[in-house]
Amino acid sequence: MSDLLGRLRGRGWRMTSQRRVVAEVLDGDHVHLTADEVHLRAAARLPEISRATVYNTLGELVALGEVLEVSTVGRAKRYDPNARNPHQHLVCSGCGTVRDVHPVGNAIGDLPEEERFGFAVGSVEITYRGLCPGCA
Amino acid sequence: MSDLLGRLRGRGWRMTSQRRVVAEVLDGDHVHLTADEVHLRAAARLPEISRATVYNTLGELVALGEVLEVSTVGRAKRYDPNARNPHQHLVCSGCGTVRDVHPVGNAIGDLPEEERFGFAVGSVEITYRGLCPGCA
DNA sequence: ATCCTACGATGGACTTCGTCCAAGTCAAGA
DNA sequence: TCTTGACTTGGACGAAGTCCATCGTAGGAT
Repeated sequence: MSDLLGRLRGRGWRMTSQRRVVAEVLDGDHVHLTADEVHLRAAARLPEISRATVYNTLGELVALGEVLEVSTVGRAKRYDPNARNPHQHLVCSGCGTVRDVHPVGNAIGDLPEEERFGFAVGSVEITYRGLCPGCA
Repeated sequence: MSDLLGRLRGRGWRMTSQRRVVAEVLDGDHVHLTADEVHLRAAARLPEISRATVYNTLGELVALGEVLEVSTVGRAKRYDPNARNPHQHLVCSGCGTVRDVHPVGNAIGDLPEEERFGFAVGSVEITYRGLCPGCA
C-alpha cells in the first residue's frame, strides 16, 4: 500500500487532494473501514470533501484492483486496502471485528467440475466466523 | 424443507396465514430469493401481506436456523431455505444468480492455528464467483 | 362454541447506504 | 499561462431495510 500513490500516478490517475487523502486513510494492515468511516477520516484532513467523491474514489480503487470490497452480512460494505496480498477474512460473530488470514490449500480447486454448472469460476471468498478472545 | 411448518409449530410458533405463505414460498432447492421477491410471491397468494411482515418472518426463520442469509456484495440479501443441508455458494458476477455447491476438502482445517488469533472458529462460508453460461 | 389476550400483522414514516447529475473547479499538458 | 476535460461538489433521488403505534387474530381458557 505504501506506494499506492505512485502506482496510481503511473496508471494515469489525475492526482487530487481528495484522492490523496482517501488513499492515505486506507493505509496499513487489518484496515477494514466502511465508506462512511473513510469519509469521516478523510474529512478530518480535508473538511470539505464530499461523500460522493469518497464513493467515487473507493469505486475506482476497487475497479483498479487496489482495494477489495468485503461483504458483511447486513451491514455497510467495508473496504480492504490489502488487495495485493491475497487473503481471506476471519470475522468475530460477537463484535464484528475483521482480521486478515491466510488459509493453506486451494479452495477453487476444491470445487468439482460437475459442481460448476458451466460457470467460469474466477475467484473465491472465504469467511471464517467465530468468537474473538474478547467476546468468548 | 417439506416439514418446515411442522417443525415450526413444534417450536411453539403461532401459525398465521402470512407465515404459512412465506414458508411455502421458500420451498425447494436452489431457491435464493431476495426479501422483495419473497414479498412479491407471497402477495400473489395473499395480496394484503405487508413488507414488514415478510421481513419479520424471514428474520425469525434465520434466527431459528431454518433459513440462511446469503450476502451478495452490493445487492439485496438473499434467503436460502436449504439451511439443513450444509453447502456453499457459486454466484454469477454478471446477473447475481446463486447456485448451491458442495466443495470437497475441509476449509476450517485449512486455517493454521497461528492464523486464528485466539478465535474459536465455528464456521466457514465460501463464495465462488464467476460468470454463468448466460453472462459469459 | 365463545371469549380473551398476548402475539403477530399492518402500513407508513424513517434510516441507512449508495447513486446520479448539473454546475463549478482544477491538474497537468501545450 | 492557458486550456480543457477530468474531477469534485452537494443535494436530490432511490433501494433496502427498520421502527412503531395500532389493529387483528390464533389458540388456550372457560
